[in-house]
Amino acid sequence: MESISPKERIRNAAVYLFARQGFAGTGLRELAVKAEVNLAMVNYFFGSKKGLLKEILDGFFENYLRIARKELVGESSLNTKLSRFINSTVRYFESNQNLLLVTITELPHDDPDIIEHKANWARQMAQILNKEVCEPLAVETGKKIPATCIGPMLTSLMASRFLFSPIMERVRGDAENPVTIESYIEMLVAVFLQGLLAQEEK
Amino acid sequence: MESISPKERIRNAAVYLFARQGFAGTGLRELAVKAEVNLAMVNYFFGSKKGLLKEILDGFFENYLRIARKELVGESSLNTKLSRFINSTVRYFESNQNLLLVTITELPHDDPDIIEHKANWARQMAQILNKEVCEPLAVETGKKIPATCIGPMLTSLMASRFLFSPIMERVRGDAENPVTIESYIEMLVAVFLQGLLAQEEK
DNA sequence: CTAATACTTAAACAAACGTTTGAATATTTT
DNA sequence: AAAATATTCAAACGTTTGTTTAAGTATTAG
Repeated sequence: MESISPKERIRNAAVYLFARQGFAGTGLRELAVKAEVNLAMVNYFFGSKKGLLKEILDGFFENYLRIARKELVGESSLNTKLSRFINSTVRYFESNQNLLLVTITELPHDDPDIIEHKANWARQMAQILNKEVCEPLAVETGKKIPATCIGPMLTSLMASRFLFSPIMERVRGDAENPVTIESYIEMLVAVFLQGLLAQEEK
Repeated sequence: MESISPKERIRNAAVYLFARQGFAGTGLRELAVKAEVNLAMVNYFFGSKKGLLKEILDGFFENYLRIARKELVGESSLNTKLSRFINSTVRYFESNQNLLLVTITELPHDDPDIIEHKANWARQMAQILNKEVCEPLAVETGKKIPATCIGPMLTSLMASRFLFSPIMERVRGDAENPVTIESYIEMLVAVFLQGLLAQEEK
């Protein structure tokens, strides 16, 4: 009997609801019902609603940063590094779509408590990108693109499928099928590394 | 004496506040104070808070679609079309950052009233992209990328600077300056069309 | 000038909000 | 078994929420 702890149930329900209704748009009572816990448990485990959001965001950034360290730091070629990074990240996004949506949609909001929290994570990511991608890129191709620019570009590009998926499902209708996650990754790697207009090599 | 009408003041204040606090996170009383109107005026002019959001989203999509039609439809080469489209769109995003943020952050939320509204706009955009970009692309390069995939990719890529700007300001600190909008556009065009790893041509 | 329409206002509505409390129940430690 | 700690619970706290109402003032049309 492997049951999920109440704290974990709250976290899961919050990610699910925040992704669909937003942080501010989700009430704690609705959340408590979904998580099958008493209303007061949220404040008991997480201190406040905002504390719950912080833990959720931390969970995302922790994993994202771990992937970046694993795939980008090392001796491989820039091409290999980026291909692997995109591959791992997109698969992580795929398995945690709700978590991704919560993070992305809460990104621009300017709650002072939250924004510095996010900036701390972003600083660490920028550091890795700068050393492992931007500097080699400048040497190899002459392109000088700061990490604070390439980071958002990469993340947004990889997240695009999931950010738009609730809408694109309706655009496609029941007839058309979405591209598989594998070919989505191939497309991303191809476009980002070789460009949209490069000839297909097969 | 060129003063702004109350209805317009409400719209402007709403875009400003929704971008910073989200739709659900902004109260109508706070909005009324910012817009310097009576509380009841919001419901008088827009019917409801959700009606206000719909009009705001419509404003964004209308312009975005107009740009797409202007820059993508025609006889020019795919390269020229996309360069111009990216150029115009990024400049539009730059002059309407708050409007962009509201649209992007509200994108994945699944309010039934709103989501079909957004899907209608997305369908029109997909139609243009399919005819003017995807089909020519398949002929020229062999790449078969559906519009429901390339649309989100393009939009996310162009919006990345603005979506992350509240955070990246803090990451950069006071010392480092952000890249100019002109070089940002150059970078986007270069990366998206020729790829990140292509040699710099200068 | 009168009538009709458009706009603006203060006040009130029920409902939902995040949080706190204090007692009750499990669980763990001594 | 007793003491200590951790969890769960129902109830209530004071605010704030979006919306409506009815009376008011400007503005425009006939």
